[in-house]
Amino acid sequence: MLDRSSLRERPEAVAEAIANRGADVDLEAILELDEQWRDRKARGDSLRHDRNEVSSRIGRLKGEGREEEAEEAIERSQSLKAEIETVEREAAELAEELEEAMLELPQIPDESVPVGESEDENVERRRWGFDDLRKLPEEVVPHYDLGEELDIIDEARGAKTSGAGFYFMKGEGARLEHALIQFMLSVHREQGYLDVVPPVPVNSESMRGTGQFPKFVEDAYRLGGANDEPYDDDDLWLCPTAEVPVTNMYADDILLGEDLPLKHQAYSPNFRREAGEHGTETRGIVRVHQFNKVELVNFVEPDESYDRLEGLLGEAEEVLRRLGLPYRILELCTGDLTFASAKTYDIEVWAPGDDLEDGPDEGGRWLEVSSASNFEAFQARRAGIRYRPEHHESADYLHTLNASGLALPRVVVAILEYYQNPDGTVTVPDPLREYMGTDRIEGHEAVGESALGEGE
RNA sequence: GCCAGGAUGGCCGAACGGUAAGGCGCACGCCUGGAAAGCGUGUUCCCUUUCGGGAUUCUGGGUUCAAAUCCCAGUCCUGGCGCCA
Repeated sequence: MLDRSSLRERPEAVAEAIANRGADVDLEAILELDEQWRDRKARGDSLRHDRNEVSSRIGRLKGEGREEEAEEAIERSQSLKAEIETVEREAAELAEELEEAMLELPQIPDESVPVGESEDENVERRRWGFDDLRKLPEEVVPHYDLGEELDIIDEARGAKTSGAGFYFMKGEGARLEHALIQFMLSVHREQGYLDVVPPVPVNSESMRGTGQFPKFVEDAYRLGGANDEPYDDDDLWLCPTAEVPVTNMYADDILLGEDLPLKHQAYSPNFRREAGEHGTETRGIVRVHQFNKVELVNFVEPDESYDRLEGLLGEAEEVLRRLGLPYRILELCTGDLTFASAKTYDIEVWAPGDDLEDGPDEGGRWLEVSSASNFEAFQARRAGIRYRPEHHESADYLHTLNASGLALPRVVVAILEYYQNPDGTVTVPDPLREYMGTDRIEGHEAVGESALGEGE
């Protein structure tokens, strides 16, 4: 949420920022609402002032036994009461409308963010790992085919038990997943992160705090009730990213200056309906409804958030570097920023299995495995997360940042494709071997009748 | 799930229905040769250029001229009982 007073002070700047995002917001209407609200608020305050004076006079008169005068004052107080009720009802309605409108206003991009309309105008900052590529098979088998051959990814049975977009990891696939989780957590632990296991259901209030709600209800899985039915603050939803529970851990809290920067990492499952994405990525585990992820969340002092963003990006990248997976860094343009973000870097790993048009010259495709974002005070204001710089100073909103460190299925895809050998096995990247207990994924025999008669 | 008790500023903690004591911590100032002590001021949000005003005793309703205080509903915490991976 934006700060209302800065909205009043420089509406042109806000309007321009919103236009750069390609967002459609009636700023004029919001300013008008604010104006009206302030008017009612001032009138209500002054009426209340009058009533407070009358009230204390009643107390005094009663004390002195001057009943008649007290009676008169009581009548005056009653008529004030009625007036206050009217004015304040109006004020409350306006305030609510204003609040709703403010919740739909997107974050203002940082001035360093390149202006652009869509993801096509994101700016590539650098690549890593392409100078010294591993020798790949002639034909890299895409992860979904390889996963099926090795019987380590089972999409068919996932669809059967839960629906399209859900899948089983089996055998070395499951072990690879476990190994990656342990490995990532330990990398980030070295970087000063505190491990957190968050609750998976989160309430509507939390979803609003981080900016998922009210605009993106359709992307969430609701527990009980249909998504398009009205919801209450305490209705529950499946966690779409650990950013939600972990950031909201400190909702309505006041942290101390010496607590910051606070760095938490959380491994959790993530659930996304991917509304409007049906028909894309039907095969494989690139876009699914449930996936695991290690999430990095930072709480910092406002002055430090942009330095921290660079640091956070480095911390997330470290995972890919140690795994030896080639990747690139993009700086998102204004039109591609998410709702709450003021500046975002994407980390895209190279998956050589499927040749896509917008992939690198070496072939294959890019897969987004992390977005490192600075939300400035946008989430903090919505969720009420403040800090006290010095013990005697008043509390102020802090800045929040987060990045995936990293999203697991896409890293699995990159490993299965980039570390693939000509014989159809997959070499386990060095740092994962201690967690996997093996240096090679060889797969296993599938079970069940459906495995027969494939005609080979 | 049942029963009982509770929720007041950064923390602790008072307040016959009459308009939120006091203490601690922290900061600044005064005092001091310097420090301690002492004294003073400040330490939630909103409106207001200023002056000032309003709100705020967990949340939401209600009673009343007036609610921290009384009533109703809810949330969370504590204790006891029950259940339980």
